[in-house]
Amino acid sequence: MAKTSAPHTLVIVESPAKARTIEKYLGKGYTVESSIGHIRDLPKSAADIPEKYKGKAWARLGLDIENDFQPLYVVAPEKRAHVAKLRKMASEADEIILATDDDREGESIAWHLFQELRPKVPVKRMVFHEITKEAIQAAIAAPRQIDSNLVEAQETRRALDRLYGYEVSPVLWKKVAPKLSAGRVQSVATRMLVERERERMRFVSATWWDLLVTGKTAEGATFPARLTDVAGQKLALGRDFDPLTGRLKDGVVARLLGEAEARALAEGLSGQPLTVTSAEEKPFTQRPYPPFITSTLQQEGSRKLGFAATRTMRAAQRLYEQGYITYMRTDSTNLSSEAVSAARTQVAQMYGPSYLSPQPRVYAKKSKNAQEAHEAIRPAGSSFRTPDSLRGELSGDEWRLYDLIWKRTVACQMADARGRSLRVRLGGKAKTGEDVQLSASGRTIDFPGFLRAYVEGSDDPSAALEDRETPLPPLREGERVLADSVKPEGHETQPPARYTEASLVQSLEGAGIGRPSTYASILGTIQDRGYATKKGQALVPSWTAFATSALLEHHFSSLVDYDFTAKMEEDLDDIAGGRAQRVPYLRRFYLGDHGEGMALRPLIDSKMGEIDARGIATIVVPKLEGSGIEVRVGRYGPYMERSGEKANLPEDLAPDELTAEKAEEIMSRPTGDRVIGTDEATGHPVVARAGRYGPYVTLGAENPPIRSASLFPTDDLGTLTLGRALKLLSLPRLVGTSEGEEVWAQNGKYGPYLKRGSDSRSLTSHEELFNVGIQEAEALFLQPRYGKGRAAAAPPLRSFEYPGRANIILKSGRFGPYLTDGEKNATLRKGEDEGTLTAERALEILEERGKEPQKKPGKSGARTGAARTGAAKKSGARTPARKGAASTSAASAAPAKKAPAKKAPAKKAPAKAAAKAKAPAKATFTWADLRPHLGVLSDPERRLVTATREQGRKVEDIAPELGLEVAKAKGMALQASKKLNQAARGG
DNA sequence: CAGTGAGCGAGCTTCCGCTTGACTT
Repeated sequence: MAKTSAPHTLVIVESPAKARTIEKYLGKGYTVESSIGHIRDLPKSAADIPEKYKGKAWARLGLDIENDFQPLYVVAPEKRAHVAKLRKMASEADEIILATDDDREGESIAWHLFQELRPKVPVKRMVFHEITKEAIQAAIAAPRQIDSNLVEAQETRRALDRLYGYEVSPVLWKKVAPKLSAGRVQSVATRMLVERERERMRFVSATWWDLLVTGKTAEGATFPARLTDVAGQKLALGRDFDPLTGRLKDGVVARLLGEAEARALAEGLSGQPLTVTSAEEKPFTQRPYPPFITSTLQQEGSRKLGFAATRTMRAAQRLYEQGYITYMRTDSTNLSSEAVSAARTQVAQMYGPSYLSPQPRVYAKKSKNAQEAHEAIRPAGSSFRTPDSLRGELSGDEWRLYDLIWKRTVACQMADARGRSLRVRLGGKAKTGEDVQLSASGRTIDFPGFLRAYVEGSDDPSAALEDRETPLPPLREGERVLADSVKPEGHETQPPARYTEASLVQSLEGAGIGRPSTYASILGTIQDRGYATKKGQALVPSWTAFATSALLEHHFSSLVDYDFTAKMEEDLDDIAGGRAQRVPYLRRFYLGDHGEGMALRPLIDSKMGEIDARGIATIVVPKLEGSGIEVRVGRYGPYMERSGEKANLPEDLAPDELTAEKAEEIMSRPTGDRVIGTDEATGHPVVARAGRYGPYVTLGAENPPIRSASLFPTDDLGTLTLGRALKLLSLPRLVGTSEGEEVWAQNGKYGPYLKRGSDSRSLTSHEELFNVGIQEAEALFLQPRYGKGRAAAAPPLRSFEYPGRANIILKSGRFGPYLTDGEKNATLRKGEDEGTLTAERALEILEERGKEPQKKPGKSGARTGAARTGAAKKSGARTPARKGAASTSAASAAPAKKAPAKKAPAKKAPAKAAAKAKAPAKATFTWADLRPHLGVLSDPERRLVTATREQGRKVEDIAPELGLEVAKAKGMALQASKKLNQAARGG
């Protein structure tokens, strides 16, 4: 620690760009470094959990529930190098100042830094809200200590989010679909989208008509006016209709104009004189909008520039890093005095002193739960660069965003806009005799004030239209004008608009949900999880979002309350203020306390059994009520079902577009099936179809078909002939009988194979299904099961050699590439590329997380992989010998085979072990074993089986006796055989 | 969700909030 140089102080802030700026202000004796956000967090997944805690039940959560929810903090691997650097810098400093943001998260970062760096020199905490020389020097002069209550509040927030997310998500995996997620923020955001879509789905539109009249004064000036009353009755407008019925709302007394009436009235009013019955002029003023915060920047970026939230933030980040704007993740509309004076100077220069607001404007806190650690988003510095002066310096997106920020900032110190609004009523009489009233309104801007610099964009075009200046000619009461032209106009009521990125962020912010740093990523999360897709600007919730939201609303309603976060924030404020404690709060939330609190864990435990997955997957669509059609989310996406008939829902069909007619159309849509002919023997159609498992043909057009068969790889769905289809449908084929068992040739999901009892052998080609004879089949059954096939199928991808150590080889498995040295195996993870893997890295991976393969039940003791491999080979080699011996003597074959098979499960006395023990369960049973289980079969099944097994008859011969088609009887025989084997296995 | 037999190394998915590069294509 002994240093020859002058004493110096290490200041740590959160952002590198901020560090650079501050260093300039602090000068000699100070080094400023950044933490780059949080440096530690709860472990994200198993890979982050230290070995020491791996076995703990609570490690997955990172919170030791039984020990006061003690958090387990880890430095993420990608942060380790940086933390090491900070630690080194800390050891070389004489003093450390933790200058992270002045909010809950910032306080926590300071505390984590303190914990992780373990400094041996004095440590101070300082805060500032604007990056100006004065503010920073003032902050340096007034240091404080870390506020442990505030840190506790952050830890509570963190723990609650973890418990919510990591406990509720698995409920969704089980009840809806894997990889889904739930969370305090995203689940409410999703719910908002779903509820809006539900309104749209229930919406019934209505049509109404009115008249647009062009009035003409004596001087020849024209102006637009709209019909408001007919024969003393108010005209019905869009807002008078009930969105659920499309009819006028209860209690509304209004005249509803139909098209014919509107046209007749237009005709009758055309050219008629009108009298101004009233003309009212009112002055108005409009104040400028507050300067940008993250949410409003994203909203205006979207409305005015058409940027998605991420695009706005990317451009803002670059502007910030290059020193053009202040920090872009903020919830404060506050401007430093430096900024206010810079803006005012610029207004005076560019627009003249009359455009300046008389007093500097101060904007109040805008949103719920704002933490106000930073300034508003504004051009940086004590004199703003004008957008024009930066044209050559900034890229397109950056310049346009800077321009927007500059205008908004400057505008906020400008004078109010002033103007007059004029509202005129007119009366008249149609030629047909009805009295009518009309109204016209106008808006005149007398002094634009801030509007010279900035007009806020709008999500609603009709509102924007209203905002536009619409001057009216000066009209006085009693004045006569002419209905110069009269145009009937039809209108349709519109369902509530879908959320856009911007409006969703606005709503979330309004409810105090989410933070400036997360708005953009929330949008990403709900899209990544498949809860929403973008259709133009609109966010359209998916059917999965409906299912997820329904589950949460019905079973965890308080978790998706719009007020949940607001309530949490109140509680966190209490903790930050020392009025409440973290542990009791978390206990109530997670475990419950004598019937009080959320009690999440017990709730989940009781709900797991209660929640009906099928019910949750069935989505209520009001417009399909009574149609018998149900919408359901299945493993392969959303589909409709009506009495067994199914149809996929097209991917691009938004939920609100699914009307009864549309549903019927999709249900009756040809599924791409092609009828290729009729089976003469049965009279049923033969249909070629494309299925989930690939192309196949069916006998019968209905669902499910009578029979079906996959096409061979050499077949083509488009050119398949009837003869070929029927040939495929003739499978499975009975090859003959061997060892008292039928041998069937069958096409399965692993390809063509032969089956004898519960034994099977793969065939090398599909055509063999039709050709293979009983001798060849028997020869195949003499071969070991997978002997040559497997040895050839698994060549190592790569091999790494090490002196004094077994080789490690890279193999391809069904879970992807993995490493093995015969002892341990380790699957490659994301980012570990099989091509670029080095020998060192391979060794590292295997030693770090290699696992011994799980012991198979029924195998004794812990054997090494190498030993087991050897044993397997040996037993593989032995099998044909044994079978060969058996085949020479049919009588002795059965017991020889049966003995090991039956003994194994018998040894495993506990029911659990037996149920898990797959290997012995696959044993071959003799007819004597199976016979006692005939009771599990239906009558025809039993007759089929006994006739084939005991009388050696063929299925083809028995089928007519049972009144069955041969193919169906074959299927039934197979099915029966399966049932019997299962019964014998299960005991 | 629609027909289907076996055997091979399991292990992970997920939250919210702070913050940037380091990667590859």
